[in-house]
Formats: sequence, C-alpha cells, structure tokens
Amino acid sequence: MAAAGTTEQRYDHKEIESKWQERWARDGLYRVRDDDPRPKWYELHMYPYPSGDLHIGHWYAMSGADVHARFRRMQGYNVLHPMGFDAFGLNAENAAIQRGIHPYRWTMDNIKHMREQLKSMGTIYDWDREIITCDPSYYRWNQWLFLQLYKAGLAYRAHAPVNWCPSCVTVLANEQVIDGLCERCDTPVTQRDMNQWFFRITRYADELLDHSKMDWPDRLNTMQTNWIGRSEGVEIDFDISEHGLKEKTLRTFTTRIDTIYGVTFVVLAPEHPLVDALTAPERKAEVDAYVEAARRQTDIQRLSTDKEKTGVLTGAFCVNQLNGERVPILVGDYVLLTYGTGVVMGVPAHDQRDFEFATRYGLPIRVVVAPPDWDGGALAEAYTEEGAQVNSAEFDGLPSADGMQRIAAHIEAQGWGHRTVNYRMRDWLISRQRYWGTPIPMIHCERCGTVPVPEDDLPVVLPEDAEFLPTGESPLALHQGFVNVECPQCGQGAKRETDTMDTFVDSSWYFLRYTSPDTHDRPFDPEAVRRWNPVDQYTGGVEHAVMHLLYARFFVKALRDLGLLDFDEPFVRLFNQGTILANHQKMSKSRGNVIAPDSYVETFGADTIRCYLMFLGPWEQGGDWSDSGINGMARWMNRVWELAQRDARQLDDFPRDEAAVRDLKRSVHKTIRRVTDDMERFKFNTALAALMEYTNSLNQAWERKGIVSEDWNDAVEKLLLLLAPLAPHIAEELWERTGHRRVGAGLKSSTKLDRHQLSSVHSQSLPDWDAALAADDVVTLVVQVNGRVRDKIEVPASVSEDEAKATALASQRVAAHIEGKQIARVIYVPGRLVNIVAR
RNA sequence: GCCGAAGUGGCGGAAUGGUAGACGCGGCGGUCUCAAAAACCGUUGGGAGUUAAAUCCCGUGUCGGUUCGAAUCCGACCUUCGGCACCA
Repeated sequence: MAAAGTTEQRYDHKEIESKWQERWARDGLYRVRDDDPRPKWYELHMYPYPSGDLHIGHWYAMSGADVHARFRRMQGYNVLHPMGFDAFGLNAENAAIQRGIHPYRWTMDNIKHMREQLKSMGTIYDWDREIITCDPSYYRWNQWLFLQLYKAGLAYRAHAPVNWCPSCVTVLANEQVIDGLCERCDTPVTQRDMNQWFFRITRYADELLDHSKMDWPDRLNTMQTNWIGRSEGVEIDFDISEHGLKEKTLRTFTTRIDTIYGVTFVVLAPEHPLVDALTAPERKAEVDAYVEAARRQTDIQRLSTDKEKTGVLTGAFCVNQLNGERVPILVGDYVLLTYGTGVVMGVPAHDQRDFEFATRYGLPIRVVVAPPDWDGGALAEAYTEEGAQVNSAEFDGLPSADGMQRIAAHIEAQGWGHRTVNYRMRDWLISRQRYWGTPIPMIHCERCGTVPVPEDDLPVVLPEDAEFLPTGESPLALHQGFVNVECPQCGQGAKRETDTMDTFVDSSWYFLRYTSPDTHDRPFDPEAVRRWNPVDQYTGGVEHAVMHLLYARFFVKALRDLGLLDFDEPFVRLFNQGTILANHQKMSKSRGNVIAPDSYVETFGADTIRCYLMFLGPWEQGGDWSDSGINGMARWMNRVWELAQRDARQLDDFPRDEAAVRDLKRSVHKTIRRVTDDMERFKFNTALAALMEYTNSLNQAWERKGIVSEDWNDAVEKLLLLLAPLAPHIAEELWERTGHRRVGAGLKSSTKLDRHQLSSVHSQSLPDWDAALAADDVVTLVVQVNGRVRDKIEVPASVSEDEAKATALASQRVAAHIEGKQIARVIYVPGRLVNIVAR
C-alpha cells in the first residue's frame, strides 16, 4: 500500500523497466554501428565525475540529453550518444588520505555503482564505448598528445608566479580561481613562484575569439570573449640607461598612447624582475618590505577594487622619450606582473587608478586630452573619454582618436615601441602536484636537461603502491621507484617529472575517443573521427564556459595544426541545461544537500521521474527542487497506461461520424507538430503539456463516439511514438501490448538489425504531420472595440477579410460599445481578431 | 562599477505585438466507500454586480512612452541571478 496521498501505480514499473532494460541490452538495441547507412548524429552530454551517486541534478541533465538523442534517433539518424567518467581528480585522493582507500578502487567502485544508476534511467548509452579517464589505456594518450604538443612548442615549462591553493596543496589554472578563491574548496588562493608546465593556449587567442563556425548561445560566446579579453594598444619603452644596467629600457603597455605626454610616473609590479636592480640603496629597506607584504596577500586582498592604491618610490627615474622628461619609478601592487609587461605608465589625468595613486602620493597630474569646455583647471577625477590633444607637442589640437594613430606611428618610426595586442587570458597551467592524474611524461636529467619520455615507453603508469599521507607532499614525489629513472638520452640516473596533468586535459579530447574507444595504437581512429566528429549537439552546464569549453576548442585547433584532425571546432551546437537547486543552493556532497532520486524511482519508476523533471519548466532554466507535482505525472502515466489498452472494438458498435473522425485527426496532427517542434528546441515541458492535452482529447473522443477502432488505434500508436523518447519503458511495453510485433516499420531494410530490434518502438520513425489535417476549419475570432475584448465569434477558417469585419460589426455585444461613436478604423488579423476603433 | 538574463495566480510554469494564466500541482465542491486513501467528475486570478445570469472594472516587479492593440517593443528605476572587474 502506498503512503497516504501518493498516487498508486496501475502498472508494475519495476517489472516493466527491468524487463526492457534487460531486453534492450540483450538485443543490443542501442549498439552504435559505424556502418549504419543513416545520416550520423553525434549528441554528447558532458561526462560526470564519479562522485559515487547520481543525484537528482544528474537525472535532470542526463534525462534531457537522452530524450533529445532518442528524438533524433527516431527522426532517422544513426545517433552516437556515449557516456563515460571523468575519473581523475582530487576527491579520490582525499578519500585515500582520509579513509585509506586507494583512489583507483574508490573511483572504480563509484563508477560501477553510477553505471548501474545510469542504466536504471533507461538511457541509450552504448556501454561498449564507455571511457574511463583514469584507465592507463586512456591516459597514455593524454601523455602521447602532451608529447606532440611539446614537439610543436605548444607545451612548455616555465618558472612563474602561479595560483596556489593551500588546502588542495596544488597549483590551479587561472580559470579555476573564482573571485580569488579556489574553485573546488573556496580557500583563498595565494601566489607562489614555481616551475610548472603550461599549454600555449594564448597562441590561439584570436582564433578562439571567433565563434562564427558554431551555433552557441550568445551568452556563452560573450563569456569566452570576456575571458580572453583582447585589447589593442602600444608597447612603449622608457629609457633607463642612466642606471647602467644591462637593460637600457623599461617596456610598458598602454591602450591609451594618446595620453603619453601626460605620463608623470611609472609603476612596476612588486614581482617585476627589475625592482631590485632599480631600487636605490637608501630606498631598499622600504621597497623590500613593501614587496614582501604584497606577496603575502591573497588574491582577494590584493585585487579588491575598493582598496586604496599604494606604492613606494624606488628612487630611480626613467625618461619619456617623446618629451625627454624624467619621471620617478615606483612599485605598486595595483600593477599585475601577469598582464601586459608588468609595468604601467602613470597618466593620472586620464586613468582613474593612476589619478588616485597620484593624488595619494602628491605626483603631478597633467591634462593632455582636454574634456569638452575644459577651463584649463585641475580635474576632480580622471577624464577617460576622447577629446582634443593638449600639452602634446606637435600633436596638439588633434582629436585624441587621431592622436592615438599618429603618436603610435611616430613611436614606431623612432623605434621606441610598436602597436600590439594583449590578452587577459594566460597560458593554461596544467601541472598539478597531486597523485591522481595523468603523469606528465618528462624526465629531468642533469646532463641532458628536460627530456621527453620516448613514445614507446608510454604509458608512464601511476605506481600502485604510493603512500597517501596528509602532509601535502605529492605521493609521486615521495615514491623513489617512480622518481628515479634512467635518462632516455644518456642512460645516466635522472629524475622523473612528478607533476600530474589537470583533469581538464582528459576532457579536452574525450569526444574523439568515443568514436573508437578500443584503438590501441593511437588516441583515436582517424576514420572514425572523420565519420562522427565534430559533435553535432553538445549539452551540459554553463559552469564550463571558460574552462572545459575553451580548453577543448584549443585542443581541437592544436590537433588540427598537428595534422591529426581536419575540422576547427569540437562542438557545433551547444545547449546549456539549467541547474536543479536544493533550497536555492547548488547541490553538493560537501553542503550535504544532495537530493537522491532513489526513493522516487522506487515509488514511481524511471519514466515518471524523467518526465516529471522534464515537465518542471524549460530545460535551460533548472530551478529549485520540489516533489510537490510528482503525483500529477504519475497520474498521467497511469492514464496513458489505461487509455492505450482500451479495447477499441466497442467503438465499432457506433456509426462512424466524419466530423468526429476529422476532429480526432486534427488533434493527432497538431500534437505531432507541437511535440516535434518542442523536442527539437529542448522545450520538453511544453512537449509534455501537448501530450497531456492530447490524452485529454483522446478521452473526449472516446466518450463522444463516432470514431471506429481503426481511428482510435492509429491515434494511440501516435501517442506511443511521441512518448517513446520521454518515457522509453512504458512506451515500449504498451507498444508490445498493442500488438506491434511486426518487423521493420519505418526503417530502411539495409540496416543490419535483427527482428527484436526492429519491433521496438525505439526503432520506429517519428510520425509526420499533415498540415492540411492539422488545420482548423473553424476559428474563433476575437472581436475588440478599442483594444478590449467584447465578443468571440466562430467563423470558417476560410473567411475573407470583408466577411470577418462584417460579422464583427454585426455583433450585438459590439453594438453596445460602439453606439453613438464614429468607427475610425477596423483592423483585421487573419484568423485571430477584429479590432474596431471607435471614437 | 561594466556586460547579460530574469521578474506572470497559492505553487511550477504557458503565451515573444493580437483571447493573459495553456499544461500540471495545490485548494474547494461532488461521485464511489462503513470510513479513508486511490480514482473519477466539476470548479478555481482579484473585485463590483445579480435570486441566478448577463455584464463591467482591475491585473504580468515599479513609473512613463510607442501602438488600433503591450507580459511581449522603447526609456528610467527596483529586485534576483550569472559573467567580468586595479587588465593599464
């Protein structure tokens, strides 16, 4: 007995769902064949991290993707909709430290469990193509691809200040730092100087800005564009030869070269390599203290925009070569080493930060671009708009936009600098000081330097007997058997690289591996990739906008340039589904607010949960989880179950009535059209609403009589076909129960499917609609007077404009509202309304 | 601060220039039942009006505008969410 208030199932969902899941697997219904003659459709959903349990958010995301993939399949495509696991990552390693379970076992146990859960959803994944990234057969190709990128100069090692998460005890890519906090654990990130491996994604910055070859949401394109942050400007040298250093100039970057005559100081980033050399002996103590303090700050402290701009004088000077003026050099922490050249020319009159800085330290403020109606006096704040050049020697009087060009040309002619482009995006830092990731296949030899592991020696396998201690040291670095190695070049003792790769490397090409997961001699079979890629439809959460989606695009472009691929973009279409929240918060294990689907599946079955989730609202919207409406979906499933199994022969006792048949057909064809359009656009909520309306109208048609069994059975068949992508089990069971055991309906005979496969509802084609049959022959015309509804009249759909207007004007209800008024105009919208404008 | 999206009944939402509230939940009334649950039928934005109806008015965050007609387009503002943010 169900609990009070819970809808009782009229059918045994457990029995039919397990029956069909087993039979589909046995018949290989969802096995994807490369030799299928139908046009291909690659529909991919972002693979999950194997955290251990599928929560309701996974169901929401995966159900929508599965519905759409099934829909395409029934539209006649050979659909590849694969699934796998993003199996490397910190959780597994933390479990090892905390509970002594080896990351491999922890991960594989989770995968085993999650795979079963995914199967219980009734998805069409072809498990023969599953990918598990922590398997050496997968990650060896991470290593191989790394070596190709290294050979091409796209992977390099550099000593650089990097983001460090003290809690995860590893470095992070810029993309993984959110508001100065670690993306994973919200710990404030600090800076460290370390030798690290990078991928040269910046080489592709301009191409990554081009979204014209894809059909992506504008929002996504904007996010990537903002992230890349292209800005055009000029690099200009300031003369520091008076200090007698090896470096004779100090290079700065500016987007406002028109303000060059307004430079009254120059500021170095605290980490700038010339800080020490330029600092005068008497200033050393103060500068050292300042630099030290800056380095100790976290990013959030340092990058806080409302913090006062601080700095110290170095005692050194440089010369602005345009006017020969000597200006002081300072160190200030508002200057970032990682952007531009790490040196800023201070133009306080025309940059608000410089203005605040100059005001605080009493540095001169000289206007060189005049604001409109400027009286020549001091400014209250920086003027950052365009204007006329003043105090700018021979450029005086020019509009600053022209000044910009002329001054840049002058500087280039003099050899003091050149026009250039800067990007906010940095190279992708892929080193991680952790165990559970792909070992970077490099060896450090004292004699030969950094030497790649020969391709024949791949994979570099993670040692199984590593020790997981809560010390923060990488288990690989402590593992002597792993570290000590012969140099492949000179044969002498050498040290293995102990950093592992960011897991985003794995996901940057997994969509290639799905096409040929068993290929052993290369990362993917070029033929298979050519057949399936690029991905036609990618779905997943928007949180990957500037990480995974940018990295994968970079990979494809780099592999293309290596001759491994012949297309430019990995994902042609992209759709971001929304997130299911729990009490307005993102669901996560650490918050402890994860909603498990298990008990709902137990009570209502997978079909009902899938449909309920899809019915909540538009798929892109997500929303707060509530189970308050789930009974309604269960109730509807029961109604479908009952309705599809009625014995239609009793209808034959009544005479066939053409009007009733026509109305039923109209309902059938309108529904096919609506559901098809909605599914196409991921509007599963309105597709379901259309199906619900359809079952309501089928009920009415049954009550009304006048249709015969043939009409009814045809209408029910259409219902099952349209329902199949959403509720695959019940649709299949009812398909069988309504006598559809025949072979081959709607499938081309050349496909190599056996009779079990062909008899499945999921092997049928979606029905087509007939516009003539879907058309109304009577329409309701709304009659308005001055825009307010006053009457509704039924007219034939073929009504002419004159007839419609005449009928509207003849309405009694209208008469009362136009009495004593002049009719100024009558507006007619065909098939919809007549609006009488009366004054 | 800049850029973008959103704001509609008690609730999830539908309608993207033409009947606001499709579809569903919940509520209310009824049928069945000893009773309940389930199921089924009816009803359900607010107000005025009437024995009952007809009918009328108000209503899509706020205020204005464009239009014969605005949830929808435009302007300003408020709120929420997302992105970027000392990027020179």
